[in-house]
Amino acid sequence: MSRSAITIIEIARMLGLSKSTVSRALAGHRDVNEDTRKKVLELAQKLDYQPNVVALHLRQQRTRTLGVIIPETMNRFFAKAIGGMQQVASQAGYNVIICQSNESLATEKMNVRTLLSNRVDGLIVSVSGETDRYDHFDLVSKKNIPIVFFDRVAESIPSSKVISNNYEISKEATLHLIKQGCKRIAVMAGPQYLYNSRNRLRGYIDAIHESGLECKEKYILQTDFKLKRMDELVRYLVNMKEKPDAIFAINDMAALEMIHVLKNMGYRIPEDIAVMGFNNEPICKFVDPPLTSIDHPADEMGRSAAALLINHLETGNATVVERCIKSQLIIRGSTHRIKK
Amino acid sequence: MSRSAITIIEIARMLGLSKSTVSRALAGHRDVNEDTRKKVLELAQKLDYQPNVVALHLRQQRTRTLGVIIPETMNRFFAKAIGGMQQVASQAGYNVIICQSNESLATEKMNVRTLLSNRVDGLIVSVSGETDRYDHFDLVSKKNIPIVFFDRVAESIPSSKVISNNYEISKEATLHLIKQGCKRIAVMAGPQYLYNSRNRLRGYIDAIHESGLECKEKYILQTDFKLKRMDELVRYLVNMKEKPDAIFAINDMAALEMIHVLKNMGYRIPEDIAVMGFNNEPICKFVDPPLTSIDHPADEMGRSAAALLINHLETGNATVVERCIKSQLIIRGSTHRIKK
DNA sequence: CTGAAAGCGCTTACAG
DNA sequence: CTGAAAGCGCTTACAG
Repeated sequence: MSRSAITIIEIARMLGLSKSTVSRALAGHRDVNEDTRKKVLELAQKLDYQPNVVALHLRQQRTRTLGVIIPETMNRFFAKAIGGMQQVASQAGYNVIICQSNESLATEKMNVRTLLSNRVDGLIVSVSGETDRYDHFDLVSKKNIPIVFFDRVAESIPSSKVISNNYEISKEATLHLIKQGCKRIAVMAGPQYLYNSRNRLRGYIDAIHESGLECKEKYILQTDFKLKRMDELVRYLVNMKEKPDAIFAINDMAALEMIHVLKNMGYRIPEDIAVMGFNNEPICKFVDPPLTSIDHPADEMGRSAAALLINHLETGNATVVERCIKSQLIIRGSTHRIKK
Repeated sequence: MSRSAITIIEIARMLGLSKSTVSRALAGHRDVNEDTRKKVLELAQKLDYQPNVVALHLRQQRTRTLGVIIPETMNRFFAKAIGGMQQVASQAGYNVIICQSNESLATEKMNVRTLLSNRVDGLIVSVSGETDRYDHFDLVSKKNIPIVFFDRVAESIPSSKVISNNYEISKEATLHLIKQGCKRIAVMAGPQYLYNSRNRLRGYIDAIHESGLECKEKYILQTDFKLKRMDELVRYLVNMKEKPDAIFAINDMAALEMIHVLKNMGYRIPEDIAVMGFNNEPICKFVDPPLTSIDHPADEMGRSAAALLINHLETGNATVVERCIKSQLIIRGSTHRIKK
């Protein structure tokens, strides 16, 4: 904040008015003399007056700022969601502060503190891969600051949520693999305290059962979102006695890395092993074979979350809403085993 | 900002002290009685007092907030750079507000206004793909708000910059292609009013000339960062009378899409056409053939930009610094034509 | 239609 | 060691 910034007081002084009048003229109140208004607006324009919103925020007890906590901006899903949020927010005259938890619970806790200290009007949150309890959000609710969770939601907290149909889509994807003749489907399952990891796994299991196949523990791989040593994982899989004939990966990058490793080992995709991705990143179309994946309307989830939060803020209506945005299975060569 | 938030005044009232004393105790001034200090800190802890930083900012005439303007968070380079900035900023006790220009000059101008209105202490900027003049930054300099440009810098503005060695690395990459026996190298050149596009093209041209090859206009493709219709571009290239034997793409996604289209047309990579990417995204390693690319330490550039800006803010030293962070050519199969 | 005053939550010279 | 007062820049009841 530079000393030299023009304030309402200077404009008042230069025009021989009170700051009240200047304030009113600038705010477009109608009970201001037409001439005075014009003079004020002209001078403000000429001096390139920009209101000090910090003062405004203190005065109004609100900051028109949304605090966002996500695991990582490097993750395309979240990057896209942020885009959607910012679009809705800026249209409604809100700012957005983004914090990254880097998949760490400790950092997420700090983020909450930082954002509260900055007096954001509300919070949009997708929890970290480590977050297995939610007491750090109690504080927020206690202060009557609305939260909207999206994607990785905190089920037990009574606040609005934007989710995708993880269970259904995961089931659909698994059924698709089964229909392609796969019988031994390995799945990379995320941390089971995470709402969507849990639902994804449920969808997988139900699909297996409904198809009369046997669900085997050994095909369920406990993983998280920070993957390394993918080659070891692949080696573990192909060294099994009953080697999988399909892999449902946790995300596209994992899928592509697996394909790479498998190809180098001499396996054919999808003939020997079919591979399913998750997130439908643009690259899926351009690899060989093209990667079957699941498309999420991340931007729409972001827009939806922001719109919900802003609605809570503007109307004061605290009714909890749960909105589900449908994902879509995009079938490509990496799982296409039956030629018609 | 909720009404119910605890203030310094309430603590003072509950303890029978003045708010001045509470403020001093909280701030850790030494001229406060040990007992009073303890009582204050304990109560603050118990009530979960969080200072209202909005008030603080107004009082201190600074917000400890850095404003960042980048083209897109969806772009991995910028996503990574942001990560670096936030890391340095939060360590130094600064917040970060991120705005996206979406490669639009008009939006970039709006971003500047928004951030100034929010009274950020300084700005970190990478200009949009449309930005061919810089008068919207004059205002900022006039208000004595420091700017640090990074990657896509505004050359004519006398402020600190963090750049990478675009010229050298682009020359090195082109020479590498020539050493592989390529003689007709097409290059996707970004908008020439952009500092780094210009330097990349210069590097390409100088490499061609120094190798005694002829630099032909038709191999220089005017493109921007928002590519579509890649298939048309490829068709244009392969229909040339003197068909290129190498393509230096504007980024990795463009390179991978080209490879995909070329393969479908029956061309072999790199034997018929070598392809060079730019940015070295993780996917480069996992595609077939693995993509040669250029690695930028985006996170280091982000860290460096934030550190420079914070240094300007804390020391008041306005000396302009230009820091160059070296990129690296990563050679992989997509350009490897000479087997040793 | 306009102005003086109060107040948002904080810090910091100035007294004592 | 502690408190009363002023002030950061703004808005808005309250008078006139």
